[in-house]
Parts: sequence; structure tokens; C-alpha cells
Amino acid sequence: MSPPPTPKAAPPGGGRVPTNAEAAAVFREIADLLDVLGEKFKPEAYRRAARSIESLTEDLAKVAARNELRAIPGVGDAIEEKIRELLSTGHVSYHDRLAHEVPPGLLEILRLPGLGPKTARRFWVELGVEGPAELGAAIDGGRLDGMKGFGAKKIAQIRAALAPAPAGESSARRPIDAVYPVALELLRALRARAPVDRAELAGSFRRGRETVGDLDLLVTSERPEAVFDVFSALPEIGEVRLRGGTKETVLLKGGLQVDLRVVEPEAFGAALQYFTGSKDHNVRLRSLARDLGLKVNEYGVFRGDDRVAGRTEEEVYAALGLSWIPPELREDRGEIDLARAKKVPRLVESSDLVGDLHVHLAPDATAADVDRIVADARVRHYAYVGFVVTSIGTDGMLVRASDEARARLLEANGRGLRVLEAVEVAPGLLPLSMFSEKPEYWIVRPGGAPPPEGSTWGVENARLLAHLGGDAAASDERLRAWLGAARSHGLAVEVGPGPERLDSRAAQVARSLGVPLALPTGLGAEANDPTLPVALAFARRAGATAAEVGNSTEVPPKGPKPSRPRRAG
DNA sequence: GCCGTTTTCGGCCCGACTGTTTTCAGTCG
Repeated sequence: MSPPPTPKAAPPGGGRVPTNAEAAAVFREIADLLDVLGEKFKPEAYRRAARSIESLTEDLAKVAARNELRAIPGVGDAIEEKIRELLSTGHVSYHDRLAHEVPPGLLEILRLPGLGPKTARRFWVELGVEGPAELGAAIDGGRLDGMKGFGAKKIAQIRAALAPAPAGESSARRPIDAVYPVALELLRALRARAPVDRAELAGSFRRGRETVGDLDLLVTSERPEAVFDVFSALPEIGEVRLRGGTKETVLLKGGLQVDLRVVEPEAFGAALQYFTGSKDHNVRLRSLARDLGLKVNEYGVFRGDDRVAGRTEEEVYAALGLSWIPPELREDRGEIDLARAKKVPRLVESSDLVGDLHVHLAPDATAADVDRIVADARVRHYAYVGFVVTSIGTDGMLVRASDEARARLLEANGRGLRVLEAVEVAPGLLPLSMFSEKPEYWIVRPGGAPPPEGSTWGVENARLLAHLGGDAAASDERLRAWLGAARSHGLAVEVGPGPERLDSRAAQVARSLGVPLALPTGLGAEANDPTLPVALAFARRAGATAAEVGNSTEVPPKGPKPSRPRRAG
């Protein structure tokens, strides 16, 4: 039972071991190539494996070293083999062979909106077209005219797809926090102005994914036409892409695609479930239904022609013998088995939070700024707010809150709310002797290398590892080193939107190491601020319960057991 | 190519929309 050989030889050409994202990209491209070659089911198999690899919480090489590649959903004998080849040599010969067969420009054609593998292949085989430029020339030369299935409209459509996107528009996936305000605004506008009964956001936005490719809106209404009329006229809408009896697709002015669907109330739960996804989750659900002699679609759960569920999501899951599954967990990563066993954890919610450990005060912050944040904390019945009164700026210099703001902190303390002073340090970056303060607790941010096991940070009473991002979290190795340091020092680590907080996958690593999470709460921010909802979504995607979130406990957490109770002052 | 609380072989989600069709193919989500 000798372990399989770990990749010891560096990939040729002085390369390095491919990252998970790079490996996923290779398998995606294999899928595209197979698509163009007309393969039927293999492309989806490779894509499935690519999605799984992408969502792993550790490096493929480590999984391979433990001989557990086959445990990755969608990875069987053939793909395991190819992963091993990729890890040890830096390439997959099967991929090389396919790429040799198919002109690279065909993949670009494949990725144009409205064009798929069938069409790309026809251009290649029937016209000898091998790339977007040649396709444009073929259209200009009238070579598509008279081709079966290509009328004037279709040709105009392809011509439009070939034109470069207008500046400022992009179809790329965007960070969820960047999309959050407009998503909520669209939802609010629909509820206020269109004849809808229910309206919800679905899709990867509802699942709280780090990035979203488009927005899915779902409403119930007696008058779809009227809903579409209102929606199309909203100021955010740039262009209506298509409009049918139940569905409208638009592009926002920034280029983001939004799909709006109208369903009947009896099907709302089924539609919400269906359009929330993920794809893998839905596929699993439908095959489970088939095994039970049922059929699931966006209109409900059916036994024969009888709809046995559909009005609510709970109903839909119950009809399949499952408890309701929070959207953030719907990625086919074991949640369906948990739901069958009725063991879906109760994930952390905003009502679990009782404080914020990490509110920065700018040098020009006023007493009014403090008041606004404190008032918000009182409205939310928080037990504490920790203000950072001294930290390190991007220029490496100390940043101190104004005297006015600090004076107001003292006045604001009390009446059920503890107002705390924290100082943020970066051990290894600035000597601690530069800090004269005696704060109630310290916040640590990565400066140099993570301290070795058993060392101290040089400060007593540190509670939070913040701003963990960039270089410090660039690799699985370094992320784990910092999280290991956080654990041995009893620190919570911040999760949420932005490059200086952990995303859901890194949060999952933190959880697996027993490091409590800390969520930014967006105290004092304006309406539609994404900070708290996105942070919550990331923590929930990582499977975190309230007990695993530092600022859901009564006092600022200290030590490896954040739930140990202490009296709030 | 993957997968199995019916299966180690024979399946592989399924409906809306568009454009080109006179009943459907392709794309998308």
C-alpha cells in the first residue's frame, strides 16, 4: 500500500505545478474542443470535473498525494490519470492532441454569444473558417448566404457578436459585492412599480457566490406584459435582448445580463428552487426525483400529471424526502445527503451577530461619524463595537483617529453597549514599540512571514487576524500558515467581500482548521451596502454555524474557545 | 467520461426562446 508517487519533477521549462484554477481551465478547454468535434456526453463530464476542481479547498497535488482524486465528484479513472499527468508534467497529452486537431480560433467562435459547437463546427467544415476574423470575412463575402439555417437575421446576429463590446461593457463575471446594490435596486423597483405579487432574486446571486455572471429575477404576476413594460423602462436597463411570454432578458448599462421570469404562484417555489441552482445541485435533485418516480421542473414536482408540490421551496424539497437546503449550500457538495438525513446545519444568520470587532476610524472622522455607527449598533442591539483607533496606512505610516472621534468613543460607551478601542498592528512591518497605546485588544494584520508555532505576536490580548489577503493568502500553503498562526494564538479571521478578506473557500479552510470566523457588519453604512450580507453569505457557503463565528458570541472572543462566556460590561 | 439505496451498462435535466423552419435545430440557463 505504498502511496502513489507525488509529483516531484517540476513541469518542464522551469514551470511549476499548475494551480487548481489552471487545471480546471485545461479541462474546460478539453470540453470545448470535444464539443466542436461533436462529442455528445464527454464535454459535460469534463466540465463537471472542472467545476469540482475549482471548488476544492486545497491544492490538487495534496489530494493526489493522499490518493483521493477519485473522491472528487466527476473524477473517474480517465480524468484522474489526466490530473496526475498534469501535475507531474504540466500538460495533458490528450489536450495537446485535441488542440492540434482543432484550430484555436474555433474556440473563440464557440465563445461568441448565440453561437455554439454545432454552428462553429459547420463554419469550420463547410466554409473552412478557422477563427473570428475569417468568419467576418466570410460574412462580408456573402459566403453564408444560402447556407441552410442562416437567414438575414441570423447573419446580422453573428455580425453583432463579432463586433467588439462597447467600452465599459463586459460579459465577464463580476464580484457579488459590486453587483449587490443594483440587484437590490432592481428588486425594489419591481416590487414598487410593477404588478407583481412576489419578487425574488435567484441564481448564483442568491447562492452568495463570490462572482455572478448574470442576475436572475423571479416574480409572480397575472400580467407578465405589464411587468416587462415596467422593467424595460427602468433607468438601469441598457438594452432589451429578448422578450417572450414568460421571460425577458436585458442588459444593464454596464453590460450585466439580467433575466426576468414570470411564473404563476402555484409554481413559485419550484421556479425559485430551479433558477437558484446550482446546475449540479439541480441535476442531483432531478435524478433523485426520477428514482422516486417523480419529475421535477420549474413548475413543480409531478407524479404523472399531478403536481404534488410547487408553491414553496420547502414543499419541493419535502416532496423529495429532503429538508429545505439553504441556497448557499446548493452546490452538490454533500448537502443533499445531509438533507435526506435531516442534518442540514443551522447556518449563521445576521440575528446571531452581537458585535463588530473591526470598525476603522479615518484620521478625519468626526464625532458625528462615531455617533452614526454607535446609533446603528444600538438599533441592532449589539453588545459591543470595537473601533480601530490606530492602524498602519498603505504608506506604512501610522494612522490615528482624530481626538474628536476618540473623545466621543468614551462618551458613547455604556447603556448596554461596550465601545472598545483596538489597535491594528502588522508584526514584522512596524516595531511594536512605536505603539504607545494600551488598547482593549489588538488586531493583527499580515506583515512579514507568519510567526512560527508557539511564538507570540509580541502583543497580549490579540483577538482578530484582519486584512488577510494578497500575498499572505495567495497560495494554499501561505493561507494555511497564517490560519495556523491564527489558531495557535486564538484569533478569529475576517471573512467577507474584498481582496483583504477571506472568501468562502478560504473560510472553509479556516473552519476545517478550527479558526473562528469574524464578520464585518457594515455598521453605519448606507442602505444596500453589501458588506454584511455578502460576508454572511460567504460564511454560510463555508457551512459556518453561529458557534463558529467570533462576533456572534457575547463578548469579543479571546482564546481558541470563543464561546466561553464572559460578562459583558 | 462518469455513475449506481433499481443499474458495472446504458443512461446522461429539461423547458424557453429564436430563427428558420411547415415541425425543427441550436443555444442558453
